[in-house]
Amino acid sequence: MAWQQTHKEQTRQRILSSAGKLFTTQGYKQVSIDDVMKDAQLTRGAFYHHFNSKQALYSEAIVFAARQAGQNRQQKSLSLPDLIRRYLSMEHVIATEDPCPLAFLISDIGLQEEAAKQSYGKVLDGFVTRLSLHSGIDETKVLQAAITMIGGVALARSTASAPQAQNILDAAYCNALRALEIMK
Amino acid sequence: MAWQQTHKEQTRQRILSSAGKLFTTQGYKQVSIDDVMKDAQLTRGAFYHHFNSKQALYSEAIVFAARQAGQNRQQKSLSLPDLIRRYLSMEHVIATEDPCPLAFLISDIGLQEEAAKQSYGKVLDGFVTRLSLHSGIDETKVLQAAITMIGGVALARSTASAPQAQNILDAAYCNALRALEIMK
Amino acid sequence: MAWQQTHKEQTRQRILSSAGKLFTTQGYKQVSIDDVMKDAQLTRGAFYHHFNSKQALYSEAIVFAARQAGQNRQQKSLSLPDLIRRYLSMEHVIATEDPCPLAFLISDIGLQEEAAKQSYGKVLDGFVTRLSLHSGIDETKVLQAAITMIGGVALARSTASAPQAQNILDAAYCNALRALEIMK
Amino acid sequence: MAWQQTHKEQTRQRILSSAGKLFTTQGYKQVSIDDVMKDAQLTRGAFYHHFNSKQALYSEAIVFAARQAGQNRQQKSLSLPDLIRRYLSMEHVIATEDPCPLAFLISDIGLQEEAAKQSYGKVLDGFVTRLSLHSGIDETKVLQAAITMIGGVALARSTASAPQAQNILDAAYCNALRALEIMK
DNA sequence: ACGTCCGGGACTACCCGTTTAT
DNA sequence: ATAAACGGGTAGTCCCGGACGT
Repeated sequence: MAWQQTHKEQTRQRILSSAGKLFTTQGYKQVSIDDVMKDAQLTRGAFYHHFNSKQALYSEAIVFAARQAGQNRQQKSLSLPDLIRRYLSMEHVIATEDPCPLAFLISDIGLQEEAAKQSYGKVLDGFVTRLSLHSGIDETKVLQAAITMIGGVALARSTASAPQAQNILDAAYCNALRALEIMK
Repeated sequence: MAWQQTHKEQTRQRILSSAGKLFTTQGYKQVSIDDVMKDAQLTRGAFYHHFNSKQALYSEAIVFAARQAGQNRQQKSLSLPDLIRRYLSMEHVIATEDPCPLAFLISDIGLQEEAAKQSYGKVLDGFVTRLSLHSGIDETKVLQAAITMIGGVALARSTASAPQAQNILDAAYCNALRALEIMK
Repeated sequence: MAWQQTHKEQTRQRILSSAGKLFTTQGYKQVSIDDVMKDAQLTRGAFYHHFNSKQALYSEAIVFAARQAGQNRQQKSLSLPDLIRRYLSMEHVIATEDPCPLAFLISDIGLQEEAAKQSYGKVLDGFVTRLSLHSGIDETKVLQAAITMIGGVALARSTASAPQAQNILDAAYCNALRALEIMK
Repeated sequence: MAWQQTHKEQTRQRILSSAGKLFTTQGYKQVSIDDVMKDAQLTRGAFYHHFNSKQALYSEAIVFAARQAGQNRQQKSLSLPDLIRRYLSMEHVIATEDPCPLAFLISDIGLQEEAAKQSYGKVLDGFVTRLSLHSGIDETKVLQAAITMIGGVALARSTASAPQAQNILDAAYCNALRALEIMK
């Protein structure tokens, strides 16, 4: 029945949304299926009707979270420098709403199965392509900027000192603009 | 003291060495104390004579692994571009011997206690300072290069496709040199 | 509901029954959750679906075991002196079936959390009240007898010599009757 | 050498004193050898030069603690009712200095090896004999009082409510005096 | 001997991904 | 689709043996 299929799909989306949020901010191991299902207001038993395993959920959740975060950024229709500035901000570093999984999960992925790595690779591709289309700058340069942006946020998240984190963000911002050959 | 003072210290170093290797390549959660002690050819019982907790071991192991990796790189007395090239190589990305914890643990740290973050911050400082001293380039530029290098290796580790990984490494190499204003 | 509503409750009762038996005869620390679950013919994994912690189980198990033991004694509808005689018997001292937790756990409780102490207090109240109702004697006197009975059994359990144990039980019996002002 | 033997004996006494205090208030399982040795200001390794096992220490510590507590009570040369009143007081129930192991360990003993039970039995004998000598009352009656006293303190320790505890102590006091045929 | 310290192995409460029975 | 059960895993604790120097 159509209604039922819609309902099941909605449930799936709710699980993915919860999983995306939790995995991105806490990493694969730190999040249990229980956590995800509780956040999605479902019981644990229902999980395996939608996904085959926790790893499968993780793979899909990365893509979902990236799309979510991407759409959110696009809606604001910022200029490229502003978009980069916002990406490389302390607000993003400590974000719990729609943070970028590329930065937050950068070394969580390497520990998971192949499928997760493939998802991550695709998300990265999409990230670069979208930036390129948005700015008209060729992908080679954009990739360089992307590495700096992602690395910058990830590094800023890893240090205990707020000034050091801000330093990193500033340096990354500067370097990203240079890579794109945009002068401030 | 009944035992040689050096004996306990040697044992401690052996544990740290094993821990550094395992944590760096597999992350905090994936490595059990059993794994570490087995690698150090000891049993669990001895662990708590040397460290108060797994977290304490982790904090120290990061510093240990970074020093190890740093010394290793220094011994080869490479030119700066060669050092960066080597850092941004597939060999490093898939390394099990003395990989750089800054890149390999970049988003593992954010999930741990404050002490680990502080260790990581200090290691990052040391990394930048050493590169600056070695090259005579000021720390601001070096930090930009460091972000690119660390981000590049971390990203390359996270993708399933070897060509994509190589692309990332090349882009990062190019960008790092530009940040340091070294022309190829 | 997919499962019979009674099924979970029955399982819970089975766990409580096993726990009551084991805790009463061996004390809190000596009994592991594994022991309890094995006795209940379940595996460890199921435990935390029924109880939040070992301490929570202990608190409930005390009450369960006391009720069990109480019902058992009541079914025999003995005269008060006979009931006391039976309570203060070597059979009870070495019993593994439905021994009185008040006597067997008397100094195990003080080492546990508040909830366990409260359970114990309630069980003691119930013990006194029931004896009072059964005999028509006021609670003040009954409490005196109860202290002697519980102390007598507990003391008898703590001595290595059977004659000494019997002496204690006899003395306690005598004293309990005097407290209740029943002449033999 | 004589000096050394004295020294060793003193060390032994210090261990026994610490063990007596800790075991009596916390029970066998809750106290580790480390705890005892730390309290005695020694390291764990020294322990096995003085005792063969934790159980052996426990057996001796009970006797030591009982002697300690007994001497303490005797020094005050109280009348018999006062002595009983003091034994059955809240101060004793919550005491950390020289509490009576007979009451505090009453159901800890049953879980230990035979040697501990024998020690406990002897301590109980000594307790009764001393009370009998002190008061001139025959041992049969004194044993009845002793059961009430020990049971009373033990029960009072096991309840969460202070009023209930005081009730128990009062009832036990009353009953003990009646057993000894002392009218207030 | 006597005390210090290191090492070993077993244990336990609690957690978690997954399967099975209903 | 629900929830009960399963079984493997993990950090931290503890008792004890033994190597080592004073």
